[in-house]
Amino acid sequence: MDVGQGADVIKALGALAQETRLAIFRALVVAGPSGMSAGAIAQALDVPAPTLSFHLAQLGNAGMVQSRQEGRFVYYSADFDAMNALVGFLTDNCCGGNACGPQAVTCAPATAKGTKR
Amino acid sequence: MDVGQGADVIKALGALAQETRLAIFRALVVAGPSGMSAGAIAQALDVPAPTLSFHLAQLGNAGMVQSRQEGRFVYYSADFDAMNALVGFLTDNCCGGNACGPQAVTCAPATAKGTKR
DNA sequence: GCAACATTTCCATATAATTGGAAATATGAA
DNA sequence: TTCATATTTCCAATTATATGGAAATGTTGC
Repeated sequence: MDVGQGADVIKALGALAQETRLAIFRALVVAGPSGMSAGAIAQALDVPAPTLSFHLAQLGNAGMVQSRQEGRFVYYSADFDAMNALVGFLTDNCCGGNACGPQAVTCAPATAKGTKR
Repeated sequence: MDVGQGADVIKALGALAQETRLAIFRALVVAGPSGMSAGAIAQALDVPAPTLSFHLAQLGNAGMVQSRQEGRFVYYSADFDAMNALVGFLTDNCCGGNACGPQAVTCAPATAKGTKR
């Protein structure tokens, strides 16, 4: 069965549909584009390293987070474009394809955080 | 661990994070408030009755669909308020609590659909 | 090289989700 | 009541997900 973009949406939804992963993603959203190192996430959420690694891999596979290596650390950051796409899909679907109000929903890092991008 | 509203969000995300269930929900959104009978959904999506019943129960438990009995038929309909709440949560979280554009996202049934039953 | 730390992979285990046939239940019609 | 249809529940098999200790891999500084 061809699910088209639906397949990506299902992966994104599935990635966020888990307590630890949703907490990780929320922390990364708060952290902004600079992200957090794996260790910082583990400490903040009190998650064992292997478990965290597993969930970060899930989020990465779903395209919800990006990672970059910096020295010994691996920094993870929320993929705001992917989140935009997800919210856009849900908005379109919940509205049956019709605009149901100002639909210019745009997701971006929290303002007044570090300004790098 | 107290996850607060997060628990409901996780249930909602999990309900939609499955190919068949997402297809069901999308069909119900298109159908509008009058919804579709279980049999009509089964026929439209070519899903065996027990499998459909299972998925409808999942969606119902997550608060994403409502049901009403009408004669021998059970009509299911999308819960637009729940969808609104979900999109609202995601929008708030993807934006880190800051408005990131016109955030008046409102979900409603598709317009200009016949009120058939 | 070695030591110390950060992160991941390996692995076994436990738990949960998905599937659909068969049987049960419910409702309306004859 | 009896029949036909609609839907759900029961059940078992399969598959997928989640967990975390132990070990492996990578990275920096000495």
